[in-house]
Amino acid sequence: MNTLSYGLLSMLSYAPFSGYDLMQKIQPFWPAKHSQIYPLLAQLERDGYIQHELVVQPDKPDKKVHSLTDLGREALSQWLSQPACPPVTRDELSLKIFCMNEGDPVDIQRLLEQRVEYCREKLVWFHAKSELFAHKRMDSSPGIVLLMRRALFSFQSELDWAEWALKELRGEG
Amino acid sequence: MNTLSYGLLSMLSYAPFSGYDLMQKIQPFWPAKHSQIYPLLAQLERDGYIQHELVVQPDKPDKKVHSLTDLGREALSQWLSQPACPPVTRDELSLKIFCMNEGDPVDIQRLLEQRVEYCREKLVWFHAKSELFAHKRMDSSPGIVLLMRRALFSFQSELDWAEWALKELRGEG
DNA sequence: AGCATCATGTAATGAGTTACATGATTTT
DNA sequence: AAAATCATGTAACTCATTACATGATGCT
Repeated sequence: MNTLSYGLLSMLSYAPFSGYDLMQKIQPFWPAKHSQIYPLLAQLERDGYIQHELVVQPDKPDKKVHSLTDLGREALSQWLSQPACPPVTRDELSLKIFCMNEGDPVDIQRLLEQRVEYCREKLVWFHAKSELFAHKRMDSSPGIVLLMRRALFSFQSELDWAEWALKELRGEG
Repeated sequence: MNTLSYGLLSMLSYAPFSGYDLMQKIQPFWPAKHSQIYPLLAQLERDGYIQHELVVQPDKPDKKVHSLTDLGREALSQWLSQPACPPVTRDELSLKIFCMNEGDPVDIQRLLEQRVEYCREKLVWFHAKSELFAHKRMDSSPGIVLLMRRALFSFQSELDWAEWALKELRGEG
């Protein structure tokens, strides 16, 4: 079973969800399209890790609500006890900065400004989410709190770096 | 042409390299195995972006040393002027932390300790590289300096987070 | 003697994205 | 009238990893 499959089980450890819900919830941690998720859910069910119930909705399309079986829960906690694979990041910006001698310096500055903007948007989003959890007493679990904090740390450090890099390029270092 | 192809051109903008060299150099920025790189190099040559020279080595196996053509250089600077795709990160640890209710709390602590160790190793490596560049006047370019600094920022923030998370879990928050 | 490094490739499989396909409801 | 959201699926394609294949040199 691959990591995305375990990721889906992870989401389902909180509550039963539809494939559509799962797709949206898993995005921040493990990007995946619905075309990848639906077949995996079918497979997980064939293998006995999850089961589903058809929920008829009058206003919206019917949906399949998936939930963990005992076997699924077992598989999850077994997976948790294994070491995690090292993280993989692929960022086109790194490659572009690597060969920045080759092009117009203005291009690189624009790329960094775009990254600054990107990080600011992410930070706004995660701050908003954090406050939702803090004030309105949403279904925040210890895990989600840790992950929120980490996202804030990581986008802040990327932002700091990008702003520092822009200063360097403008000769203000 | 895909991002990895441009990545290879980026590396070659510094100097001619063998496929084997390219594989090692591109790892930190865009992980790729040799089985992916060799076919792409052949394709880049077919399309006129690079050319190669066979270098016979008495002690080691012969190698193909690839270099940019004018067309390749053109393609590179055109690519540099386009906005970069948003970065993609996939980290199994995030998924495991997400569902940490499900398993033994000791498992999660162990995972975080392993991540702390991982970040420390990376930091040591990047600090060593930085000093090499600073003191021995290696072939450091402005791009590499920016990327080094960024790696230091990013692993430090991940380290800080992981240590904070461990304190939280041990109830020292 | 066995393993690591250097060096290049192909084949098979797995993972991930884009496109194809459908259809109701709600918002702009 | 057009676009977005909810909802599920399949097909085609690209991207990435693992395995297969070979072979010299140098280190332990």
